Formats: sequence, C-alpha cells, structure tokens
Amino acid sequence: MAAAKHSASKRSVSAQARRKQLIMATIKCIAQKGLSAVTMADITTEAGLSQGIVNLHFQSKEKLLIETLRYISDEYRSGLDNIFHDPKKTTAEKITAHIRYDFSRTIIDRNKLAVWFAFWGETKSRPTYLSICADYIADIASNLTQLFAQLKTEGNYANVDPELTCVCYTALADGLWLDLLVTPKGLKPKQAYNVAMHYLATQFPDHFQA
Amino acid sequence: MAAAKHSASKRSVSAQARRKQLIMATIKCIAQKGLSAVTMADITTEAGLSQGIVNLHFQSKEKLLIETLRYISDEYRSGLDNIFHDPKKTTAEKITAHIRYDFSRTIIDRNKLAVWFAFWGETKSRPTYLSICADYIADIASNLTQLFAQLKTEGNYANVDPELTCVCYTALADGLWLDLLVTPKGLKPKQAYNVAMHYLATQFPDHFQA
Amino acid sequence: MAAAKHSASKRSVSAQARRKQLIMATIKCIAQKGLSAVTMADITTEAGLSQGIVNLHFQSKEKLLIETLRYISDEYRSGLDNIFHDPKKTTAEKITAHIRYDFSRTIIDRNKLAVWFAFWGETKSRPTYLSICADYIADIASNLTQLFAQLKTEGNYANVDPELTCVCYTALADGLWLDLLVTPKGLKPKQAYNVAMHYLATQFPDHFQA
Amino acid sequence: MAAAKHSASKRSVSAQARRKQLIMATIKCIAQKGLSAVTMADITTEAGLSQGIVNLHFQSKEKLLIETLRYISDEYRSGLDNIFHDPKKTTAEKITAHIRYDFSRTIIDRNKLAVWFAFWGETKSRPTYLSICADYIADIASNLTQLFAQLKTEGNYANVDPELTCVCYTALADGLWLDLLVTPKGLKPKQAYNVAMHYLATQFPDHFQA
DNA sequence: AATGAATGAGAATTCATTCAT
DNA sequence: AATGAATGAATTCTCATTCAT
Repeated sequence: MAAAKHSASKRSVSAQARRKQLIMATIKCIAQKGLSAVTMADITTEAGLSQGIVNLHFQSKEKLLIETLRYISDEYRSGLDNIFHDPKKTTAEKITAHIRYDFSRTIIDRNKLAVWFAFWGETKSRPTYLSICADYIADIASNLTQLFAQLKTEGNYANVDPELTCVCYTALADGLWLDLLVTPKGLKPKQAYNVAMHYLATQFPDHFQA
Repeated sequence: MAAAKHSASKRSVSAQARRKQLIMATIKCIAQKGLSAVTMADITTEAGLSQGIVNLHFQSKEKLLIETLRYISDEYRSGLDNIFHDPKKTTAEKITAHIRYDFSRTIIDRNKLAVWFAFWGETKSRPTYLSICADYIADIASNLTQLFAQLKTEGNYANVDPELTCVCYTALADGLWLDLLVTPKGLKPKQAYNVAMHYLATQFPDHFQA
Repeated sequence: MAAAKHSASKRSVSAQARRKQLIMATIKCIAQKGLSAVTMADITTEAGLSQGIVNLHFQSKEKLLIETLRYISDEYRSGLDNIFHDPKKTTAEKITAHIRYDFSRTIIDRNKLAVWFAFWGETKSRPTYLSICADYIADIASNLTQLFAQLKTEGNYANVDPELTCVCYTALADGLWLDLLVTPKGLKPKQAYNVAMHYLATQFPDHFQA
Repeated sequence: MAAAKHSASKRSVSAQARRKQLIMATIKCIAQKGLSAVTMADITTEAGLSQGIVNLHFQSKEKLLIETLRYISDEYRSGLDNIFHDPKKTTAEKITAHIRYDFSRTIIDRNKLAVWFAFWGETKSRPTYLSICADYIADIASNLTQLFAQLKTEGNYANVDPELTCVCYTALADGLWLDLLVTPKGLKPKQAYNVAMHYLATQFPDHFQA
C-alpha cells in the first residue's frame, strides 16, 4: 500500500497533470507573494516537488507564468462558451447566466483574481501577456454584444446601444473584480453581482431587476 | 567661490526636488519595465543620477515604491478635493467635474495608470500598498456618495440609491482605466468619458446626457 | 514470438556494441559542442538512446570521457603497430607508411582531432587523461626512434640524431594536426603530408622527397 | 597605515587594473582546473574579490574567457612585433630572436600554454575563439615568411621555399609547445629551442646551428 | 538491459545596498 | 549631498545521476 501510494505521488502522474499541479501552485504563490516576489523555490515547495521540476516541464519561469495566465484565461473563456452555446437558454437567460458566472465562486476566487490583476499590471511592459488574452477578450465582447443586440430587438429597447452596453458592462465587471480583490471586507460577491444587475436593469428594465 | 561653484552643481537641488525627480523616474520605469522588473539602476539611470542616490534619499527600494504610490494617490486625491470643495459649483457641476477629471489627461496618463495597476496587482500580498490608498478611497467614496445623495433630493430621483451608484461608478471608472491602459488602441479617452456619462445618465437623466 | 520481438528490439545489441555506439556519439558531440559544453543529454540524444544509458554502461560521465579518449588512443596506436610490425616493409617503407597513416583520412578526421585537442587542453588539470596516452606515446616514440636509427645506419646518415628527429617529427605532426583542426580552409591534408615529408627529406634526402 | 593599505587594495584600483587582475586569475584557474571546470567562484576567489565582480567588469563568464584569450594573444603578438620592427637587427637576428622568444619564459609559462590549448580544443565548436587569433596568426605568418624570403636571397638558398618553411616552423613550434605543456618532465624549454633551431639549420645551414 | 521523470547540488547571474572617496 | 565600485545574498537555470517502471 505504501509503495502504491508512493508511486502514485511521484512517478505515475502524467506530464499534463504535473503541469497543472505546477500551475495551481503558481496561482497560489502569486496570490500569496505577488508576481514581483514569487520565486521558483516558492512554487516548487508549494507543489511539494523538487527545484528542477519547473524547467523540466516549462523550460523557464517566464514560460510557466505565461502558461499560468493562459490556464486562467482558458478556464474563464470555456465557462462562458458553454453558456453562450447552450441551446436551452433564451437570450435573457444567457445574459443572466453570464453575469452569474462572472461573480460565481470559480471566477471570483481571490487567488485567481490576484493573478489576473498581477498580469494586467505588467501588461504595458510585457505585451505577450496581453496577446494571450486579446483573442478571447474580443470573442467574449463579440458574443456579449450579440446577446445585447438580440435582446434589444426581442424586447423592443430602441434606445439601447449594444456595443456601448457591452463596453460598459465589461468595464464594470473588471472594476468590481478589482474591488473584490482589494477590499474583500468592503464588497461581497453577492453585492458585486447586484451592482452588475443594477446596471443591466437600467438597460433592459423588463428583463432584469436591480 | 567654492560655495558658488557648489551651488551650481547638482548639490544645489533641494532634497525634496531630488525626491520628486526620483519618483518621476520611478513612474516612468515601472510603466516601461513593469513593477516586477524595475531595478534601482533603471531608475537612477532614468533620473540621470548615481547608483547610490535612492538609498540616500529613500533608504530602500521598498520605501521609494511606497512613496511613489503615495505621490500618485495624493496627486489624484488633491485634484478631487479641489472639485469637491469648490464653492462656485453646483452639485451636478461637481459630479461632472469629477468625471471630467477622472478621464482628463493628468489622470489617464498611461504611465501613471500602469503604476496604479502594478500596485493593485500586488495589493493582496502587500497590504501596505492598500493601506496607503485606503483612507483616500474611503474619503472619495464618501464625497461622491454625498454628491449623489444631494442630487437625488435636488432632482427628485426617488429610485436612486446613492451608495449603489457610487460603488457602480467607481468600479466602472476603475474598469475603464484598465481598458485605457491595456487596449489603448481600442478605447479612447473621450469614449471612456462617454461610457461613464452614459451610466450617470441612467441614474440622473435630467442632469446628464449619454 | 515475445523472444523474437525482444531480440529485434534495442536490447538485442551487445553491451560492447552499446558502449561503442555511445563513444562514437561522444566523439561527435565533443567536436560539435566542445568538451566544456557537452552534456550527457547531447550524447544520448545523438546516440538515439535514453538519458540514463550512459550511467548504466559507464557509471559516470567522467568514465565515458576517459573511455572515449582511450578508444581514440587505441585506434591510433593499433594502426601504427600494424605498420611497425609489418614484416613485408623495409625501414624506409615503414616510415613512409607511418607518415601516410598520420595524415590519412582515419586520423585527420576533424571530429577526432577535436577530441584529441580537447583532451590535451585539459591535461594539465587532469593528469588521468595524460596517463591514458603516456604509455602509447612512449611506445610510438620508441618505435619511431628505432626506425630512424635503422635508416641512419642503412643509409649512411652520419649527422642524423634519431632521437632528435623523432621529437621533431612528432612535434611537427602534432602542430600540423592542430592546423588541420583549426584552419581547415588554410591547410589541406595533402599539404600537411607534404610538410611532414619535407622535414624527413632534410634528414634522409636519399630516401624521401620533399 | 592599515586604512591606506585597505583603500589601496579595494577602492583605488582602476577599472583596467581590475580587469587585468581578473584575467590573471582566470589564466591561473584555467591552468589549474581546466577550461571545462573553472567556475566564476574559482576565479574571484583566486583574485581575492567578491562573486559579482566579474559580471561588473566583463558582463559574463564567456566574455571574460574571450578577453583572457585576447590578452594572451595580444601579449604574444606584441612581443613579436617588437622583434620584427627592430631596426637594429639583421634578418637572421630577427629570426633568431623570434625563436628565442617563442621558447622564452614569458611564452612557455605553462599556465599560459594550458590556456592556449584549452582554447584550441574548443575552437571547432566556438569559432569566436579562432576569430580572435585569426588576424594575428595571419600577420605573424606573413612576417615570418617575409623574413625567410629575405634570408633566402641574402644567403643564396635557392632550394628554400619560404612559405613552406614558415608553415613547417609554425607547426613545429605549436607541437613543441604542446610537448612542453603535457610532458614537462620529458621536454625542457632549452631542448625545445634546440629542436626548433635544428629545423632552421636544415633550411639555412650558413646562418643557424643545430 | 533500458527508459525517462524526478532530483538536488552547483553554476552563472542579478541587483539592492554599502561605503570610501 | 553625491558618487559608483564593490559586495554577497538571493535567484534562475543546468545537468549528472538516480530509480521506479
């Protein structure tokens, strides 16, 4: 039994699982120490593995950081894709699900938010970070704008500008996430959700309640 | 003679001016290289001064960073204080001035935005950074809420919740700043201002135009 | 069936063949990357085998390097032994064959020359390397001196000092090899051979032509 | 006194002197440990300085090594230049001086020879090393060939081929240096000089004695 | 006998800080 | 007050070696 347990812990893990394990440790460490202070030693210790393991699986620290950002981006995006392509949902339901998702436990996990904003803070000096997210950001904006446009016609909202609403909602969500990260005692997830809903209610009063 | 020569040299600059010179260099360098990559050498080179100068004036790198954050915070805050305490402005005018200020050249200078978000990204791991801003953030929120409350009564906006509006506006501004920082080609300052105004117009339609 | 499959696999190769395969890869890699930069990974990759194989067959990197030097030394020596002990050759023919051999394709293979000089360069700090060659160097010198002494009496060359000629020829050959290694475009094998012959012609003009 | 000594040892040394100090330590360390085993720590310890000093003065280990090779090359070359351009010497005297120089204490210092051959051994894989020496090697060969050509006409040596003699002498000198490096007990400097002279005597018997 | 993921000691390099000038 | 060469702790990365499979 002991042997089996041992072999399970060190050898029989797939390369992909080991990479994920390291990415998880990286997320935790960035949240704890900050992007400018995390060391490889922090990460490997957190993962319970040896010093050299990161270079074995990711070649360099920089590549590990990039893969970590990509992991979080992909995770966020895939959640939204499922919602957008769900044939059972009406337009309004999709929007509601989108917002619910934006303020769900998975997304507003403070460790992940810390990673998000750590990377945003470095974006100006490291365009690579932006390029990782650029595509999905554009995609999500396009999907959301489309949903707003559909709801505009479905609900007869002549004054709504779907693009403006999308930009405004997106910025609002970003700002609320920042609030959730930096003032966890000030703003609760539920409140953040309510704030987002409050804005949507100003645009589509027949479909959403503040 | 020696004194004259002396005063003409670099030594003639006051300690305060030297500190500001270094803070300015720090802002530029954080924007260019990112908080996690700036070195003291970058900063002193940018300032055209010698290696050891930062330790002379700020004791340590960490203290220089803190003073830099404080400098930007104070600068932002003092601009808003002037607006809030301007006896010549009506409530609506103060709000307009506030928003105009939030998206003015001084504030949305990309170097300064980069510094802002660099620090936000480290906030979770370095509460000191947050503590520098906490007071002024609370103050500004309090002022803004008060303005919204006044306008609510002045304008007969029964449904407006001043606190909610303040939280929403603040988050929206944060999110728009992030957009201005990371996608400078996507969102222009003027548009960001319009988005903010669009939100205020939903709350106070008689006073603001989308 | 399993046995057949087995024998067809990599395991069917004898340990000795595996060792030679690794030594060949080592020669190639030292030539390509330099003794100070070759890694075990380079060598095993070049050999198309797995990481751990060297330690299995040679215990350590150092031992592989020593065996590689020994391989090249033995190869060189055995060629000369054949010539020296060839009963069909006259003294002069043996000397000619020796020189021809010294500048033949087998010996002046640039990969092998690179290995030779890589080891010579480390000799002062690693006397082991020297000790591997010391015996055969002494043997060859002894044989060559003997040949020169025989030719001196056979040809009536009163002024020739066989030992001096041997030292001079040996140094000359070393120097020409170095030239062939470092300036392959400057000195061609045929020219190097001519230079060596030119020297021998000064000592034994009746037997060798410049 | 102690203070003066201290300041002299650490601060008042010029950058150039510090670089030379490090190069000298590098020569000693390469000789002692071999090019493939020297570490920066060996070098800085040998120089009695701190870890970071090499990167301060040479940026990287590789550059230090290159500068070390260049130092030895320049040193050798400048000695020969002086001889070649000495107006007081006849052609034969210049050649004699050249050879005397080639086997003088300065040149056949075993530490420096070890460095020479350490680099030659890496030449195939690092063309940079060769490029550092290429120019001066060509220059020296050109000078020496010219001297041999002059002596040929001065002394009426119809059969001498100056270029061939130059190639042969140069290779011989290289080979003798290698001997001096690897078998210090076998070949003495004086003997090596004699061997070189022996060869020249075969070409210019009226001017040189074996 | 062979593999290759994992290890961890050791190397080069970086950089905040110090201090003689 | 200012300089900048020097320091040395800390960090990333390398790579020979091990060992479960």
